[in-house]
Amino acid sequence: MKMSAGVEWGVHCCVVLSQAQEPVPAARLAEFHGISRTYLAKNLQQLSRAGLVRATEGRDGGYELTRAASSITVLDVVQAIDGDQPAFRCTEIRQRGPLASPPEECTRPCGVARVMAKAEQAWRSSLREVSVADLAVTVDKDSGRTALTALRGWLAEG
Amino acid sequence: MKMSAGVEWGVHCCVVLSQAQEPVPAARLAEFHGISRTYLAKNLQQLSRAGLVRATEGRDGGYELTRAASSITVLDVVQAIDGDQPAFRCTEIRQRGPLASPPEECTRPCGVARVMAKAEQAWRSSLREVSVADLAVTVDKDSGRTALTALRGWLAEG
DNA sequence: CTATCTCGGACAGAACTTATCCACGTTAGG
DNA sequence: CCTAACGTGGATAAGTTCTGTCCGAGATAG
Repeated sequence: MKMSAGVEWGVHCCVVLSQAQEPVPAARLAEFHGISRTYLAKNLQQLSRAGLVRATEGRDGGYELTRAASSITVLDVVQAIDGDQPAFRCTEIRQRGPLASPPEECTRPCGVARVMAKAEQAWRSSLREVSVADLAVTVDKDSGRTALTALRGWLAEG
Repeated sequence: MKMSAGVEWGVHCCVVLSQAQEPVPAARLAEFHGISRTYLAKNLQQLSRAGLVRATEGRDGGYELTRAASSITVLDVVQAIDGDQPAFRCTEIRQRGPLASPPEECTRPCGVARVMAKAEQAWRSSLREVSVADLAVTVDKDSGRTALTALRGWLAEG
């Protein structure tokens, strides 16, 4: 089981955007993180389609958050980039084979699927408890309270 | 994010094995579930390598559980087949770009990675709470208490 | 001893992820 | 008006993982 690598980029980009006052171009976000410009553009498009960021076209355009960073959860970003399909997909093998369960018995998901779904629910709940704003604070603390001010300075000097 | 389809097969196979008194050949497990013989064999190999099942070679051979079904958790099966690598892999992008954090500040995982790790921990805890024996009971209840006896009969008549 | 049955690893093909590039519509400023 | 900057979507390709198949090595029963 593996989550798309773009998730990491997306979350970090949201943290950066939470500190910006103007739209930030994709090329600038890529430069800041030292990652591929062209591929990051794809991930940002996914964030845009999910409604987490707003894209301003044309000159002086770029990306900005559509709402307060405190109301954007890590789960929102993960689902925007990695998709919201569950990791476990029940193929209903209980309805196959010589002792197949009749369809009328299969009104609710099979026991295996229920266990998996519950686990993924716990995973999502955990991710939903942390917002982009929370992450910004955490990152700042880890850096000795220098990261965010340095970031804001770098954004302004652009 | 997507988990291997073999996980579903592996869990169902463990439930079947929990009701068997003798080794069950891979071909028979595949027949019971109506799935590919050859590919299921590969998944069973992974269960074998993980020590969840024991393979008996030669005539009248097959697979059997190495320990009580109540002490084999769903998490065991998932990790055996899907691997135990975390879904989220931090590439330390905080150490890249113009405002890279110096390595001496990165003694512990970055804030993003910590959030992801905690969520996966919750997911694993949830899967660890359910054993193969629990699943067998659940499946039996869903079928109106007929599935396990039918299964044992099918295994015996082989 | 031998025929048969089993697992195990080696081997292709499909599908997805990652990554890149270009043409197009849009916007601000000269 | 015209140029430069910017996001969007499509087409493309390499790399990796997942899915699926095959045959040989080894063990067991008779």
